[in-house]
Parts: sequence; C-alpha cells; structure tokens
Amino acid sequence: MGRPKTPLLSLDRMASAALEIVDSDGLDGLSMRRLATVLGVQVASLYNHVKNKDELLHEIGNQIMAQVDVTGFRDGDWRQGIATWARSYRAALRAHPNMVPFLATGPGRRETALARADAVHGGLVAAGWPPRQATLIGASTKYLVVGAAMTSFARGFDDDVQIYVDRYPHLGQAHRLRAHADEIDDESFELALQAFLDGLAQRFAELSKAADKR
Amino acid sequence: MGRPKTPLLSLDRMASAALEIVDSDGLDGLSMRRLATVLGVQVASLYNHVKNKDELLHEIGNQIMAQVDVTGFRDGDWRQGIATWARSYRAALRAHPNMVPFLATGPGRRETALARADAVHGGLVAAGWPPRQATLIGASTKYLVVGAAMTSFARGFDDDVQIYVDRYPHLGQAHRLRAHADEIDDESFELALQAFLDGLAQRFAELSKAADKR
DNA sequence: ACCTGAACACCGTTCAAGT
DNA sequence: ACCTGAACACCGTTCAAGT
Repeated sequence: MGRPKTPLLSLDRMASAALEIVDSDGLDGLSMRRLATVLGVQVASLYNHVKNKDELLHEIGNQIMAQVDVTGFRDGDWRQGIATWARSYRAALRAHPNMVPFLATGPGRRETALARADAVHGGLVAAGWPPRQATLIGASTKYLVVGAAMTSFARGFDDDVQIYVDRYPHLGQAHRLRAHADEIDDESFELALQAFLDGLAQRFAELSKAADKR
Repeated sequence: MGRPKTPLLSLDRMASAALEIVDSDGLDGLSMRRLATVLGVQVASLYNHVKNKDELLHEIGNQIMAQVDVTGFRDGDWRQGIATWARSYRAALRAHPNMVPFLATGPGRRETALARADAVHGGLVAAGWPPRQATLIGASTKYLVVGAAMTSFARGFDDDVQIYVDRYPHLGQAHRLRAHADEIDDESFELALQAFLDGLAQRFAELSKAADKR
C-alpha cells in the first residue's frame, strides 16, 4: 500500500477530473473526497499534489483563462483589440459556466490574468489612450464580460427574459424560454459592447481634437 | 425545554443576524450552527422558520434588493432612469460585498427583482424604445452593475489596479493600493455607464430619425 | 407552534505510518 | 516521493420527543 513505481496522480489529471465534475455537477458538486473516488485514490493522497482545494480551483481557473485572446491590438486598432478580448473572454467563461462564480470572485492576481491585463493596457496606450483611461477601459470591459457571464450563469431564471416572455407571449412559448434566454443574452452582450465602444470612440475623437489644437 | 411563551426566533431576526455574519466574516463564515449560537438557540430550531439555508440567503437578498431605486423614469427620461437604477443597484451591492456572489448567481426570480425589471422595461418602452431593445438594454445594464460589483468584490487584488500601480509607481505607493482600487473602481463604473449611455443615445437618435422619415 | 437532543451523512485537512 | 488509514473539527438537515 506504499508509493507505486509510477505516480497515480498529477496536478493535470486532478485539474481536468475536477473540472469535469464542476461542469457536470456544479461548484458545490466538487468535493475532495469525490474527486479522490473518481481518480481511484484516497482523499489524503490529493494533498501531495495540491496545498488545498482552493489551489486546485485556481489551477482550473488558469487553464480556462489561457483561452482568452489578447492579440487583437496587433495593428494598433484599439476597438478591435477590446472587442476580440471581450468576446474571447466571454466565450471562455461560457464554456464553463459553473466556474464563473469562482473566476469572477477570486483575486485577479492569477499570473496569466495579470499578463493579459498588461497586454490590454499596453495595447490601449499604444493606440493613443492616456494610461489612466486605459486602466479604466480595461476595468470597464471586464465588468461587462464578468457581468454577462454571471448573469447568464443564472440563465433560464433571468428577469429580463421573463418579463419579455410575460409581456409579449405571442412572440414565443414558455417552453422556448431557454432558447430565448440564450438569444437575448448574446444580443444584450453585443449591444452593451458596441454601445460602450461607440461611447469610447466619441471620447477618443475629442481627445485627438484636443491634442491637435495644442 | 419546550416552546417558550413568546417565540425566541423570527425570520427577520435570523436574516439580520445572518447578514451581520456574512458582512463581517464572508459568505463562508455563515453556518447554520454559528447563526444558532449567535441567536442563543439550537441549530434545529432555525428550521422552524426557514426551509433551508438557501431560503435564508434569499431572504437576505430580498432585503438588500429593496434598496434599489427605480423611480428615475418618472419624467420620461430614459437616460436618467437607467443611470439612477444602475447607481442605486450598484450601491446596494456595494453595501454588502460578501453577498454579491450569491446575489449575482442566484436565480433573478426574486419577486422584488422581477418587479424592478418590469419597471425598467416599462420605463424604457414609455420613453420610446421598442420592447425588444428595452429588454436588451435592461440586461446590458445589469451586466455592468453586476460585473462592477463582482470585480470590486475582489478589490485590492484587481489586475488593472495592480498594473496601474506597477507601471506608474510615482503616482502612488503600494500601501495606498486599496484607496486606488476604490477610486479606479468608481471611475471605471462611471465611464462604462456614461459611454454605454452615449452609445445608446446615438442609436435612439437614429431610431427617431427613421420614425420621422416614415 | 416552537424549541431540543441526538443522529445521519456529509465536508476539508492533518499526520503518523508504510514503501 | 507518494499513497494510506484514521482521526479532528467542522458542516446541513431530519426527526422523535418534549411543552
């Protein structure tokens, strides 16, 4: 019953098994004991590879965040950069909705997250935004993405969809509520993003005008 | 040891004691056992007033959400209506940051939440927005508020603040990071809200123009 | 109707013991 | 170095028993 010739566990195997549990049974469905069972091992063994449950969740988080695309700033187009970032960010969260509460809650101090924020900030500054504005824009965009992901995490119960269906019953049956919710969710996000970018574009134009005058 | 002449417990007393625990020690700090201790009662007694822990949290949530102001649409000014709603919504969440993950996560089907969403939707339609757009705008605004509340819940660890401080150390010391975070948070939210509203105003103007032409 | 005591089925984490 | 068995200190919830 001692240590096997070849290790039974690895952080990677643990993280992906854990993510599968979270994806199928929710954040509350993940327990160290259940994870151990799935991996055919005793609970205590897990603690040879991970300090505690929180560290395991952060590992999963890092894997998810790695999907975010921050390359849209390449040709100096800040608008394209933000849009690409926001959309891929949202897509990454949507792929694992049950992880969103943890991802949105946890300290953003994850290494990859920090590198990403830096790329966004750098891209905005390179495109001509003042540093302070770049910081605010980065934060604002994150609000949008995180908010969209959180709220659609509660999909199917959403107030707005409910109201829409209640008020305009002729537009769709109750049993299509889920599909409606997804649709409204997508469109709301795009509207928010585009309107926000339009508002920023106004400000950017004024910024350039002021700089020309000088 | 039987039932006392006058009840020891009430839902209200339970909810406010529970909220105090959550405010001071976080969502994880609240356990039914600890709540019972604070109230000078046995755990099992709590279940005479509440079906389970989740119902207790929803009760707290309802109390918090009651603070949200939805009266800004009164004089047909949709922009003012949205702004008032968004700001008071954010303020309510900020007053109890530890509750935000639950509030943002849970089904938006809370009675008061639904009534509020209805007021917003109605206000937008009355101001001239098509129903579908009103729904999208309501959802978008919620994204902003929830995202802002969620992300500032992780205050002090925020990527954007960190980047800002790292890059421009002359602008502030590390020990003032918390103050910086609050400031950036406030300004980011206002920027996001105003830019979003500006973007919507453009769309609204085009809408009116199209209507005139007809 | 409302509080109690005891129980059930869970948790995360630690640690000495094995190889 | 890595897995085990057993323990510790917690959970939420149920339920018969009391008044």
